[in-house]
Parts: sequence; C-alpha cells; structure tokens
Amino acid sequence: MKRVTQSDIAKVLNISRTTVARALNNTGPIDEETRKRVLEVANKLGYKVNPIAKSLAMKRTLYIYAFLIESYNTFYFNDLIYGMKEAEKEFKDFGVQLKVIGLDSEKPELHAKIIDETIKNNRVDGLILMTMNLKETQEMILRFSASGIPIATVDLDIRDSSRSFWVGPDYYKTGRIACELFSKLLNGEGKILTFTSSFNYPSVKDRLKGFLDKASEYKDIEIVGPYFDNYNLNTFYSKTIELLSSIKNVKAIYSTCGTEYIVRAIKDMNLDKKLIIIGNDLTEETKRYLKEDYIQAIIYQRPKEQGYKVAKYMYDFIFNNNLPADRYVYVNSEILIKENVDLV
Amino acid sequence: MKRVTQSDIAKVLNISRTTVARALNNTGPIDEETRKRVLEVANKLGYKVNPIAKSLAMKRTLYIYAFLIESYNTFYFNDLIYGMKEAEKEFKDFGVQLKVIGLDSEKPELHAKIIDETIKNNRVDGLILMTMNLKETQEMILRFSASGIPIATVDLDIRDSSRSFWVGPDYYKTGRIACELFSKLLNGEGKILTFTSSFNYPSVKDRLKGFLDKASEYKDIEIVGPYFDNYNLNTFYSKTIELLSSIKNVKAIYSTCGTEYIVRAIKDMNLDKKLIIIGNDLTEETKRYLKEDYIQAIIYQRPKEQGYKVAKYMYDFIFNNNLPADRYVYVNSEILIKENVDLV
DNA sequence: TTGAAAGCGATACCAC
DNA sequence: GTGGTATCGCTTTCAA
Repeated sequence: MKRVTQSDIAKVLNISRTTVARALNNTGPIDEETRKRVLEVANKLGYKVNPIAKSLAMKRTLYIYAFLIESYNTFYFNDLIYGMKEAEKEFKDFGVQLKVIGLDSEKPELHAKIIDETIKNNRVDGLILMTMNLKETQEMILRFSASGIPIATVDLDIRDSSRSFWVGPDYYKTGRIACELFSKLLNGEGKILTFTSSFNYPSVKDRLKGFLDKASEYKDIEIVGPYFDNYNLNTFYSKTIELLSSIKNVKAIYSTCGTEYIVRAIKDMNLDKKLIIIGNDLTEETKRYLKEDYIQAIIYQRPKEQGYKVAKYMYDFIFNNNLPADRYVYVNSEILIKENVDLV
Repeated sequence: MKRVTQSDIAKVLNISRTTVARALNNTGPIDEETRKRVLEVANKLGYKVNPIAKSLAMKRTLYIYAFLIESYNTFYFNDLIYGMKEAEKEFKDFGVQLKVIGLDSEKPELHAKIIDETIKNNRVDGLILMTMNLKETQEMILRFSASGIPIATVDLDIRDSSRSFWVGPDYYKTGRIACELFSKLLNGEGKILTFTSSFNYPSVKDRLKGFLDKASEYKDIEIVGPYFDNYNLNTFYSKTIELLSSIKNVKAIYSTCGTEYIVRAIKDMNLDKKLIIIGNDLTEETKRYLKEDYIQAIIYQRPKEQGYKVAKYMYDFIFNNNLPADRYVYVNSEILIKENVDLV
C-alpha cells in the first residue's frame, strides 16, 4: 500500500507538483477550477499529507500560545502546564513551540486585552485558552478564528464562540463518582452536609448536579443543604462550625469546591467522631488532609492529561488539519486515596 | 538555537557528510580514527539526530513484533493490543509497523519456539514480549539481544535476561490499594477472608504481599487465610462455600485473582447480608458483578496504557536510541466503581 | 496563474 | 575507507 503523494496527483492531472501543493494548502494564487480538480483527485486517490516531509520542508517554527488562569490551586495550574510541555517535547522535532502565559484570576476583565496584545505582536499559529466566558472573550475568539487561528479551550469552556474544540473534565461525572463513594463509605445510609459556591462556574454547578442526581438513587442517604458560600470560600469555615453545632447526626460532608476551608473548621473543632469527607480538588492542603485521614478520597481531574491532550490535539489540528472526533474531549477523573495519591 | 546537523560536523572536520553518517550510525567500513573524531565533534557540538529527516530518508518499514499470552481475560489482552495500536498510529508516518501474535497460555513451553521461528523468518526490528519466565525464553532473549534486536517486556517481566526495559503494573501497590479501600469500606474493622493462587506469578505474589503489608497497619482488620487454590482457580468456588459456612462474621473477601469464582459461589449461596468484595482484574464477568453490587471496586491495571507505553518506548528506542529513564516503567492502577467503570 | 528548482536532514547506493 | 549523488515528500522562493 504505497502512500499517495502530491506528485501522484500532479501526474494524474498533468500539472506541476507546485500547483498541487498550492491547491492543497490554499496558499498563493491559483485558478479556482484547477484547485477544485486537484482537491477532487486528492480525495479520490486518498491523499494524506505526510507530516514528516511537511515539517522537514517547512523550516519555520510553529508557535502555540496557551493562556491559563493562574488559579489558587498551583498544583492544578502547574500540572496543566506540565502536560502541555510533555506534548511539546513530542513535537519539538516538528518545529512546534509552546508559550504559556498566566492570567490573573482576580482580573478576568483584563484577559481579553492581554491575549489580544500578544496575538497582535507575535506570530501565533494556535491558541489554547483557559479563561472566563465573558463577552469580550467570546468576541475576541470570533475575531481570531475568523482570521484563521485555531483556538481550543481547556477546562473552562467558552461556548457560543467559534473555538475549535474543548478538553476538560466531566464535572457532572465527578459529582456522581463522589456520591457513589460516599454511599459506599457510609454503607448506604447517613446524612451528608452539602456545600457549594455561589459562583456560576460549571465546575461547581455540574458537580453539584451530578452529586444530587446520584444521591437521589440512594433512599437512605439524606442530603442536607446545599449551603452556599458568600461569594468567598472563606465563609465555608464559619458555616461549617455553625452547621455542625446545630444539625445532629451528620455523617459526612461534601463540598463542590474549597473542601480545605471545611476541613480547617473541623480540625479546629476537635470532633471526637470522624466525619467522612470527599474532596474534588487536589491541592497541597487537601493532599495533606488526605494523608492525615481528614479527607477520605479526592476525585482528581488529571490536569496533566488535560494539558497533554489539548496541546497534542492542537498540534494535530494546525499541522494535519485533524480535529478530535468529538469537539468535547472529556478527560476521566480518578479516585485518589492515601495509597495512590503520591502516584499522580 | 540552530540545530546541529551532520553537515556541520563534516564541515568542522573537513570530510564528507557521508563519512559522518557512517561514523554516527556505525554502518559500513570506516577508519577507527575518523570515527572517533566524528563522535567527538558530534558530542562537542551537541549533535542530535533529527528523527524526522531520518525517517524520511530511511525508506524501509520498521517492524515491531509483540508476542502476548492470550489470557482468559480477553478484556486485558484486547486492551493491551488496543494501546499498542494507538502508539502504532502515532508512528505510522515514521514507517513503523506493529505485528501482534498471540501465545497460548496453556502451552508456555512452546512460546520460545514460536518466537524463534518468527524472528528467523521475518525482518524484525523490535520485540515486545509478555510470556513466562522460562529458561528457554531467557536464553532466546539473550541470543536475540546479542544480535542487536531491542527487546522489551510488558506486564510479565523476564528478569535475568537482557531485555532492554519492562512496562507493567505495580502489583504490590495494587494489593495495598485494595487493602486501604477495604479498610475504608469496613470503617476500619472486620474480618477479611483472603484467597490467592498457588502459582508463583508476581501478579498474585506481589498483590498478596502488598495487601498483607497494608493490612498489618490496621489493628482492627483481621485477615483470615490466605487460602490457596489447588492450581486451578475453579477450586475457589467450593472453598468459598466451605469457608463461609464454617467461619463466623466474615465481612469481606479479597482474592489476588479469580474473584469471579468467589462471586459465583456467593451468588449461589444467596446470603442475606452483603459481603464487601474488591477485585483486581476487570473482565466481562467482574464488570457485571461490579454493576450488580456484588463487587464494590476493582483495582484496574490500565492495560491500554501499558500497551501504549511499551510500544511508544520501543519506537523511541529503535528509532532514537532512547531508553526510558527507568528500566522499570510502572503504570499506575486505578480504582473503579460503578460510576466510572464504563469510562475506561 | 503556473512551473522549475532549491532545500530541509538524513540514508543508501555506487564509484573511486 | 571515502566521497558524490539520488532520494524521501513537501514548502518556498523566483521566473516565466
């Protein structure tokens, strides 16, 4: 099964390889009629670009820029970057380079501007974004993708834009997994105090929905709450103390985020019996609590894999024009307990 | 930072590119003195082969052969192959092809012969093995690696041979993880009936050791057993019925393998209270039991990832002469429950 | 609008 | 032993 080359196409149509290349890459001036015929023959012959030859010939470097919110969770942020860098290593020989730029989570309104500037002042061949879904960001994406720059989102999606694909965790599933684990650890019955954030993020909204949906399957699991923070995770601390003092027989606590604030309260309360807590985010602090048995399990969203995949798919897109089969690429979550938390 | 090419070296030494290539690849006749000087300069200049150019120039296909025991667990076998094929796809453009050959688990004494024949009658550039650690196999590996064929093992290692590296699960860790989970589901106390196989495989031996080591950390967990099969996992069935009838207060059951035989017995016994069971192997049957709540969790050894990695590293070795940093590449295990079993 | 030709970094064959 | 040269499949000037 010999591979079909541009020359093969050229031979069939009795034109030059150069013209074929031009048609295929849509670069430079070309007669529309010729272009069509080339594409047709290419298709019929099953032509596929040879990325090896392409990258060897294309002397210039391709730049992928990643703009990521620097979250309070440095583990997550760093691992996301780590994964991207892994992908970069694999494509180094193809002349692909990745630039990571952190965005301030406190100033979302500045993100679009920063990205804008960078793109204007640099050669950028691909864009990976993790930023808030604001109007100016959507607008910017529309603008850049119209000008031909492939754009992917990671973790936080920006819907209603023209980004090419998204890679991220299945937050809903994460909530369901947490709930099933609770049920197992509670032996099927008990009261679970539930917290969530007031912010309208998919991470917290979807997790909560997954958790509650799954909880409704267990007739002896009682959900108390959810209680909302006051647009500040810190308020979980006092809320925990208040609720645990007033509500009897709480067996477990679930929070869609900021589990560490809750554990801080519990540590300070010096309870005699142990509460079952399952968290969603692996941070330095929650990891410690896991090891100290304050947290029983963490549903880990594999940031490394997210970073790796989004960069890899981006490369595949700008280089081979391949999009992932599904525009929503879900990265599985993983159950971490003391024994395996150090392996990730 | 321009990349150093063979021409650069040639220029420095005032010799031809051809000679440089010969020295670098140790192919064809060359003056020992020249070779040394080339290598020296290459080293000083930081020359690294460009795999892209190499594969473009090297017109021939590289063949990697994988010989794998077709286990009774078709899930595992198929997923191992699936992972390898994923890697193959990535390297297709580099002209790498993978051939998978199944070995009969019932006739381990024939494996070496089959592998031998294949290598003699075909062009093979790399070898991936999952077979028993028999003397004739060790010998065969020694012979082939001496003749320059890179050999890797997957899952089952063949120590005391000259295989280049191994990729597989951390069986010991798997046992520890299972035990921690038991402790959590048992709320720290109870009697665990323990089974293992009489066969001297690392899979069962290491899992058991991990399990027991971890169990010794819990003062209120009592291990009963381990009971051995009679060189036939089927004997777990009657053994389970016998033991559950004679031993009081069993809360959980652990088996290093063949959990399905135990569950079959339990289903047939129609017990009124639920036993906690955690299995090690994901098979069609154990997956069903997991969904039916007979099994609480399965510690999954990610065969796809094993297959992917071993093929990928093999490629990297034969093509770029890169070995994995550690000759033992451990693939992490993963905790599966009902909610996430369908995601793997 | 099209084509010829150089070049990317290597391998491999064939003279010398 | 060594060097010249064709080739791999493609991009990219430059001329026509």
